[in-house]
Amino acid sequence: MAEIRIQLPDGSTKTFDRPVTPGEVAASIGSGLARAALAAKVNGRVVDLDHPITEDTELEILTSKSPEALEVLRHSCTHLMAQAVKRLHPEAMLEDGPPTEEGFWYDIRTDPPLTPEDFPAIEKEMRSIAKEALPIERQELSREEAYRIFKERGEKYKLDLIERIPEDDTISTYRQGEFIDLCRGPHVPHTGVFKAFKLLSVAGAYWKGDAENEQLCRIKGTAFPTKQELDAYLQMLEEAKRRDHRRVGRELELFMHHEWAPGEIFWLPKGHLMYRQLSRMMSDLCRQEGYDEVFTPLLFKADLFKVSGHWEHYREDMFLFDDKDENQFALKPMNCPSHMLIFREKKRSYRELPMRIHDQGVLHRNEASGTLSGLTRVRQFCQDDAHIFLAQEQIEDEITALIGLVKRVYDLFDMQFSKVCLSTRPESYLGEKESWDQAEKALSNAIEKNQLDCTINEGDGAFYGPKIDFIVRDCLGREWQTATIQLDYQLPARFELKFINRNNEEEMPVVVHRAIFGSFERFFAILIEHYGGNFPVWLAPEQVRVLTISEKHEGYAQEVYEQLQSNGIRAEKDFSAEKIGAKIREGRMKRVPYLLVVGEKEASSRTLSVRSQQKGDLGSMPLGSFLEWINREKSAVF
RNA sequence: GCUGAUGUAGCUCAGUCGGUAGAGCAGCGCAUUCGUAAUGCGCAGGUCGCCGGUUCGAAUCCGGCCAUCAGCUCCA
Repeated sequence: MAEIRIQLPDGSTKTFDRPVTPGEVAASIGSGLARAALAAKVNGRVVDLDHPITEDTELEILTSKSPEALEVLRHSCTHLMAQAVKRLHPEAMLEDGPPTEEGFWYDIRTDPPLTPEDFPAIEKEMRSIAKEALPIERQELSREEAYRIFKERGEKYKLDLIERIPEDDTISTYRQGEFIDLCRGPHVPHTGVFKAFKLLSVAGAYWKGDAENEQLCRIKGTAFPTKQELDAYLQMLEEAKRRDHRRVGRELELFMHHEWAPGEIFWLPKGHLMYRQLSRMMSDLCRQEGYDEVFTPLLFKADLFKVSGHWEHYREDMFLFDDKDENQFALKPMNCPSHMLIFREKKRSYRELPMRIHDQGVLHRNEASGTLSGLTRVRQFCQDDAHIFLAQEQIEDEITALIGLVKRVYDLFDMQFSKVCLSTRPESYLGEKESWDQAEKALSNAIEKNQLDCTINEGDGAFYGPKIDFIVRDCLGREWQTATIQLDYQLPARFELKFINRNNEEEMPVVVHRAIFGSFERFFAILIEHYGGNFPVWLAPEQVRVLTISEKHEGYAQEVYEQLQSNGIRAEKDFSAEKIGAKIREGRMKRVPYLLVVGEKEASSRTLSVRSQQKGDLGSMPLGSFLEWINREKSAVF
C-alpha cells in the first residue's frame, strides 16, 4: 500500500502506511494535543476527528482556540441539549439546530411548550450527559434508511428535512448514546468535552420560517470551551443591558412611553434637545450637499396612495380613516409620493437635475404590535429622507457621492457598519431589464469606487428597483438597517414624471430614495448604545454642571454658571447641601461631560476644578481657558 | 399578528398556604457646610396593569383585554 503523506500547518510532514484519522494523527503528535482536539481541517474542510484519511492531505488539528472548533463545539452542544430535552420530554420533536455567532439554538416542538423554568432541569441533564462522555459517531446512510429511522422515532420535522436534502447530497446521522440526530456535522468526538454552556432564552419560531405554519420552541443557549470564557460572555451581556437605549433613555430622562400610545415616543426635554441637534445637523449637511428641504402633508386622500402603489402594496401597514364626508384618508407612511407631486408641479428642465428634496416629515406605519420595541421599531417616526430626481446617466456619480456621504456621517460618530448589502432584481420586477442591469452596474461601480465591503443579496431588491442597505448592530448584537439608497423606476412612471432634456425631448427621470440616519428614532437608539449615554459635547443635553463645595461659594459659582450660560453652554448647577462626593456621583451617573467643582481655592483664585466624564480630574484652570476648551469640543461637528 | 414570559411606590425588586402591602434608591422636611462615585435622622408615597369570575375574603386562583420583554413573520 502506498504511503499517505500528511502535511501539518507548521510545514512538517507525517507519513503513514495505512489510512488514518485526524484523531490518530493528533495522538501521534502528543497526548496533550489528542485531548485538546475537537475537530480537524482536512484540505481546508472542517471534519470529525475520526474522518478517514486515505490520501495525501493538508491537515490542521482544531483545538478550542480556533474559531472553527468553537462553531463545532456549539453545533455539538445543540445535540447535547436536544438529547437532554428528549430524555426529559420523550414526546419532543426536533427540527433544526444550528450554531450562531454567539451560541446556538434548536427548534423543538413539545407539548406544552418549554419555558425558562425548564432550563435548570435541562441543563442538569446536559451536565449528566457530558459526564457520561458518550462517544459521538457519524454514520452515512441511504435516504430510505434515514427516513425509516426518523419515522420510527416520530420525528416528523426530520422527515421533512430529509425530503429537502438535495438528491446527490450524502445523508448522515450522528449518534451519542440513545440519541440520534440527522446532521451533516462535523462534531466533537464525545460529550465529555462540554465544560461550559448555558441556556439563555426560549421563544416561538414558525416552522420553516412561515407565519402560516405552527410554531416551535426556539431554545437559545451558548457554549464556550471554558467556564471563564462563558462567564466573561455572560458578564458582557450584563454590561450590554446597561447600555440598552431603553434603560439609558429612562435613566437620563430622554424619552418615555405610555401604554396609551404604543409604539410612539414622548420626547422629554433632554431627549428632544438631542433630537433637534441631530435634525439640525442633518438639515445643515443636506443643504451643503445641494438638497432643498421641504415639509409636506401628513394626511392624504387615499387617491395619492392609489397612484403611488402603496394602496396595493402597503395598505396593511397604513393608518386609514374616513373624514366627515366619508372620503378615505391615510396618514403617510413614506414621503416619496409627496415629493413626486412637488416634482410634477411644474415643467422641469434637465438643468435642474439632479434635483434633491430633503424632508424630515412625520411618518406613521401601523406596525404589528409584537414588533414594537423602544426607539428601534415605532409607529410614528421621522426619517432624514430625501428623493433625488436624475437622468439615467447621472446615477453612478450621484450614488458614488452618496455612499461617500453616508461613510462620512458614520465616521463622524465613530460607527461602523456590520454589513452593507446590494440587493438586485427580484423575480417579479417592474420596468425594463436593461435599465435594471444598468442600474445594478451603476450601484456596484459606486460601491467599488468607495471601496465598500459589500454582500450581494441576489434577487432581494424592491420590486421598483435595486438598493444598497447599510446595517449596524445594537449593543445586544441585533442588526438594524439604518442608511439606505434605493433606485426607483416605478414611481416616476406611475406619476408620469418628465423633464425636458438637452434635445428638447420629454424624458422620464429616475428617482433615488435615500436616508442616511434612516429614521432619527432608530439612529438615536443606536447612538445611545454606541456611546453608552456618554454623548459628545455637541450632542449632550447637559454639557456642564457647576458643583459647590459649600454654600459659602455660591456667589462665585453662580457667576461661573451665568458666564457659561451667556456663552451658549448648556449648563446646570448643583448647589445642594450634599457633600461633593455625592454631587460628583450624581453628575457622573447623569453622564454630564464636564463637572466644575467650585470651592474656597477656586473662588479665591477665580478658577475652576474640571472633572471630565471621560478623563477624570483635569485639575484647575481659569474660566476663560475652560470656555475655550469646551467651545472647541462643542464645535466638533458644526 | 403569532409563541412564551412579565406587569406590586417615580426606579430596581421582595411579598410563603388566599387573610387586606414591604425594602433599597429617588422625592419631601430637618440637621450637617463638608474637596472628586452615596452624611445622618425623619416624613410621605400603592385602584398590586385594566375588566370580570370563584370565594366569607383575591396582589395571590380562573377567564378576557391592554401594555412590555425575548424571539418568529414583517420592516427604517
